[in-house]
Amino acid sequence: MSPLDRYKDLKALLKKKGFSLTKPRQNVFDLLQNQGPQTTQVLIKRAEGQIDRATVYRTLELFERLGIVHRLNIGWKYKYELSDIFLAHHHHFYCSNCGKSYDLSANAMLETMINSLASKEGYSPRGHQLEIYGLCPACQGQLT
Amino acid sequence: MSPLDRYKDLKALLKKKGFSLTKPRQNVFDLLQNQGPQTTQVLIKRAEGQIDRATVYRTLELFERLGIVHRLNIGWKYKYELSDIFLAHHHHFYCSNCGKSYDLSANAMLETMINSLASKEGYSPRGHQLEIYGLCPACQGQLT
DNA sequence: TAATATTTTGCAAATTTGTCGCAATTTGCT
DNA sequence: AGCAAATTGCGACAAATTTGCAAAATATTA
Repeated sequence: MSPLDRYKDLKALLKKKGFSLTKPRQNVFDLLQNQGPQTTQVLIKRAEGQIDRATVYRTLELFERLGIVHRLNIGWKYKYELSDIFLAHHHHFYCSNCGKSYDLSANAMLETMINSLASKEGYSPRGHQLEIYGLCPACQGQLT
Repeated sequence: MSPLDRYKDLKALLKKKGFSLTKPRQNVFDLLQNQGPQTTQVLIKRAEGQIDRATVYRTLELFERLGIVHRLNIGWKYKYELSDIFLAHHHHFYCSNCGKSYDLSANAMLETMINSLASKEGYSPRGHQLEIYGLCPACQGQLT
C-alpha cells in the first residue's frame, strides 16, 4: 500500500466530521500500525520528542470518538488498537502467565450469537469486545 | 449465607497462596458485593475513614492476581467486580448513550463456542470477558 | 497463652497520569 | 499568497497511583 493510500480512509473519516489529518495525527496512526494493542504510556514514550503528551491524549480521544481506535482492557492495563475499520474484526487471547496478547480471528456464527444475546433482551448492539484469557501454547508446556 | 460462610471461599483462596484474610480485605470484598462493577475511585470513596487509599489499591491488585476480582473495561473507565468464583458468570451490555451497564446472563452454547475458538488455536482458555455495546431500550426510544 | 517472626496497614511523600488555558503554529480554503 | 479556523505545544494544574517505612495486626511456635 502506497503512503498516500495508507492515509486515505483515515483522512476521509476525519474530513467527514470536519477534522483534518495533521502530522501528529498521522504519527499516532502510524504508531498504532502493526504493533498490536498498546498502552497510552507506551504510545507517549514512543512519540517522545515528536508529539506532546497532551496531543497524544487528545488524538486518542478524538480517534476513539470517531471510531478509528478501540480501547480495550487486556490483562492489567488498558490498551488502544486500530478499530475494525482498519483491522479485520477479531478477538484477543491474553496469556495470564507471560502477559502477551494474541489475535483470534472472528467467526461469523459466534458474532451472530453474540448479537442475538443482546437483541433478545431488547438491547440494540453495535459492537462488542471479547477477551479470552488462560495459557498460551508456550506457557502450557513450561508449567508442566 | 451466614457471615462465616460468606468469607470461607475467600479465606481459602488467600490462604492457599500464603495470604491472610484481614479486616481491610474483608471490607473491600464486601464493597464489591451486590453493587455491580465499580471504579477504583468509587471504592476508595466508599472505604473512606475505614481503609486507606493505598490499601484499597493493594488489595484490588492482590485480588486480581489471585482471580478474586476481574477488571473490566466498561465504557470509558475501568471497573472491578467479583470474578466468576463468587458471581454467576455473565456478560455486560454497555449503553453508549446513557453510559449505564447491564448484566447479560450467560448462555452455555455461546460459552462453548468461545472456549473452542481459543482451544482450536492451541490456547488453553481459563475464562473470558465479553462486553457488548450499543443502545439500551430506553435510549433507543429517545433517539427517534 | 506468651513470645517471636511475618505480613499487612496507614501515613506521608513522591511519582505518574491526565487535563486545561492560551499563545504560536499549522491547515483549509479562496 | 492571505485570511479564518483548527490544532499544537507549553507550562501549570489536578487527580490518580505508587512507594518507603514505622506501627499494628496476624500467624507461628513452643
